[in-house]
Amino acid sequence: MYRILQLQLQTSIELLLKERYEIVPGNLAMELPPRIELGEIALPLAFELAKRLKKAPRIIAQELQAALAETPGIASVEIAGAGYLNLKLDRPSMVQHMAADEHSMVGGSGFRLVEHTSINPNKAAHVGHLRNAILGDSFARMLRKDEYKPGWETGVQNYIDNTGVQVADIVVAVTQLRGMSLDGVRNWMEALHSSGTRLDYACWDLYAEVSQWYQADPPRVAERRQLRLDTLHAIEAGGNELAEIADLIATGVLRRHLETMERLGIEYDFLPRESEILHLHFWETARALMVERGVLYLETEGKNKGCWVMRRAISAAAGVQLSADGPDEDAKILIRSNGTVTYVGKDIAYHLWKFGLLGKDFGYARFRDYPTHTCWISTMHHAGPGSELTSTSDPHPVRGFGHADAIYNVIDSRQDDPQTQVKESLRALGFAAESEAFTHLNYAFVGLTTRTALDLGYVLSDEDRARNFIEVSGRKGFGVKADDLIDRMIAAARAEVEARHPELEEAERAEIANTIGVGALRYFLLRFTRNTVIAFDYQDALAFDGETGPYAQYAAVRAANIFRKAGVAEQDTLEAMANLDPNRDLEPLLEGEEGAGIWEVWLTASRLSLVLEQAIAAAEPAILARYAFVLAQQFNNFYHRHHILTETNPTRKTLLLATAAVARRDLVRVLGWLGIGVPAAM
RNA sequence: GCGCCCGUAGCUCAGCUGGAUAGAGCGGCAGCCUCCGAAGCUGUAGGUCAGAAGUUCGAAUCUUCUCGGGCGCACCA
Repeated sequence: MYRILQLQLQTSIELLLKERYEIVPGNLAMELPPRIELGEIALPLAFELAKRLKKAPRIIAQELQAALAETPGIASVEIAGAGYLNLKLDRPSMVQHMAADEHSMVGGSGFRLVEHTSINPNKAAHVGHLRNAILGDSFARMLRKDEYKPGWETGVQNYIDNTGVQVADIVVAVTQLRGMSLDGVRNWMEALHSSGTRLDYACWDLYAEVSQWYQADPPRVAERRQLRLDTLHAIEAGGNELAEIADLIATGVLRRHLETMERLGIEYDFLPRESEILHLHFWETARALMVERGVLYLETEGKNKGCWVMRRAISAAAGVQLSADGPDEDAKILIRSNGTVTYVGKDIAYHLWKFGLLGKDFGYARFRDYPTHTCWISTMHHAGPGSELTSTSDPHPVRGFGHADAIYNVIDSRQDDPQTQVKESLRALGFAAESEAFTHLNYAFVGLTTRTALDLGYVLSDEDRARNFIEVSGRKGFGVKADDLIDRMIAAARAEVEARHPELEEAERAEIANTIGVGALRYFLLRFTRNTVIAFDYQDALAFDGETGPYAQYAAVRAANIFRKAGVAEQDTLEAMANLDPNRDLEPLLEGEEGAGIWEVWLTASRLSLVLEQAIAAAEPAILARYAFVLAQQFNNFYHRHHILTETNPTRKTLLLATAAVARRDLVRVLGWLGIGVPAAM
C-alpha cells in the first residue's frame, strides 16, 4: 500500500515540477523519516532543486508544500530542517486500505530461470551448499506467482556435474581402494541402504580417503594420477562399466541431495546433467557458432599457441589490437591444444541452451514427484526401454526450460571470473539482450569458526587458529554436513517443544520442532547479505532468541493465539474494519503516542511490496529477512503494550484485532518467501 | 603483478539510488510472569564508521591513495 502511495506521489510531483519550474526530475528520492513523529515519507527534493533553481531549499519547499498536501492519501506536509518536505499519511484511510489487502502488484512477463544447488554428486552436501540452495530457493519464491502477487513464470533447475573429476575420484575409490566391480557396487549400495547408512555420507569419507591415497605413496603418484585421468575419460566416453558405476553412484547421491533439500522445503523442476551436454554435443554446436562469429579463434603464437581462445571482457573493451600488440596472452582458453574443451566452453554451450540460442534441447524424463509437481531430469532424446528413467512423450514438460528470458545463477563468488566469461561470450556473439538478462547471483563462501572446527574434532595448524575462519574442504573431509546440521537444529527445537508442550501428541511435537528447526536454519543463512563471508558457528546457529527465525515465527504464533482464544476469524476482523468511520472511530485511536505504537505496525506492514521489490531488484533475500524481523519486533512491542482480549471498547478492540491480523498476515507472507513456515504452536 | 570483495559498538551484522541525532541482535548491567505463552518486553552502558586527501549545501555511502584481511587470475574440472 505504501508503494501505491509512492507511485501516486511521484506522478503528481513530476506534474507539479513541470508546471511550476519546467523541470523533469531524474531519480525522485523518497525516504522514511528518522522518527515517526516527523511523518511517513520524507522528500529531500528541495535540496536537489536548490542548485538548478538557484533558490534556498527552504523557499522551494514552501512553494511546493501546499500543492503536495492535496495529493490523495496525504494528510499534511511539513517543512523540517534545512528544507525536508515531510509528509504525513492519512492514517485511517491507509489502515482501511490495508485491511482490505490492497497492495501494488509485483511481477511481469517472461520466464525467469533460477539455477541453484548444483552440488557435485560425489559426497554429502555441507553448510556451504545449504547457503546456496537456501538463497536460490528463497529467491525463486520471491519471484514466482502466489496468493499475494502475479510474479513471474519461474523455473528452478539444479545442474548436475555427473561426469567430472570428483565423480571419477569416487569411482577410483570403490574400484581401486575397495576392489568393487559393478555388481559389487550394487551390493554395497544395497547394504548401505538396508543398514540405514546414508550413501552420500559413505562417499564423503571415501572421497577424503582417495584424495589422500593419490598422494600417499610418492613413487606411485604419477601412476595413480593417470588412473584417475583414465577413469575420468572412461566416464565421459560412456558405454563402459566404469561409466555405469559412476552413473549408479552419482544418481544415488543425487537422490540423497534432493532428500536433504526437501527437508528444507527446497524443490526443483529440472536437473540438466553434464553427461547429456556431452553426449548431445552441445559444445560442438556452440563452437561452430562461436567460430562463425569470430568470437573463438585459433591462437598461432605465444604461450597459448595451438589453443582456441576467447578474449576477456576487459581486453575487448580496452580495444587491444590483436595484430599490432601480438597475441592476447590474457585470452581465455576454450579448447586446449590437445583438442579437448575446457569447463567454460561447455558452460557457454549450456547457457546458449538456457536462452534457446543453441538450437538443441535435452530429452526429458520424470525423476522425482513432489506433492505439487514433478522434477524432470535430462536424458538423451530417445531413452531406450528398460532404462531406469522412463522417457516421456512430451518433449517440453516444463514450459520455459531452454527458452528463458532471464536467468539467475546462484554460484559462489569464487566463480565470478568464469561467469563473467560466459556472460561476455553471449555479448560477443551478438546476444546483447541475453547477456543483460544474465545475472550471476553470487555470494561469499561459508567457513567454520575455529571453535566449531575444534568441536568437530578437526586438527588445526597454528596458521589455521590465527584466522577468523576455517575453510571447508571436501578433500580433507572438513565441513559441517547438511543433514547433521539439520538434525541438530531440529533436535534443539525439539527439546524446547518438549519442555513447553508436554501435552501435545508426539507427531504434533515433531512437526512443530521441524518447522522451527528449519526456520532457524534458513533464517540464519539468509540474514547475512550475499557478500558477507559467513563463519559458521554451531552456537550462533542454534540460538533461538533475538534476530532469528524462531523469533519471527513466535510473533506470528502469538498473533494466531489471540484469534484462537477470542474465537474470532482473522478475516472477519479485517472486514469489520471497513464498517468503522475513519474520522470518528479510527482517527482518535491512531493519534498520539499510544496511537502511534499501533500505527507503526500498520506502516511497517504497508511497506511489504516495496521491500519485496527492493529485495528482488538487489537479488538479496537478506533484505526480506531483516524486514521480517522488524515487523515481528513491532508486533511483539504492540502485543506487550495492548491487552486485546480484555479490551472493552468494541471499536478499539476491532482495531487491535485487525492490527494483529495484518501483522500476522504479512509476517506469514514474508516468511513464506524465505521458505520459513509458521508452526501451529510454539 | 592484475581483477573483485571486505574493514562500522566487546562479538556477529544492517545501514536502500549521498540526507536529519550512525542502528539491530548477542553479550554486560538493572528491571518485568495472579493479565492474549517470558522463544517475549523495558531501561542502561558501549562507536575517531581502518587511516588520509578530494568532490559539495551535505559523505559510513562517491573518487584517489595508504594500511590490514579475504577470494580469484592454470592447456584442473
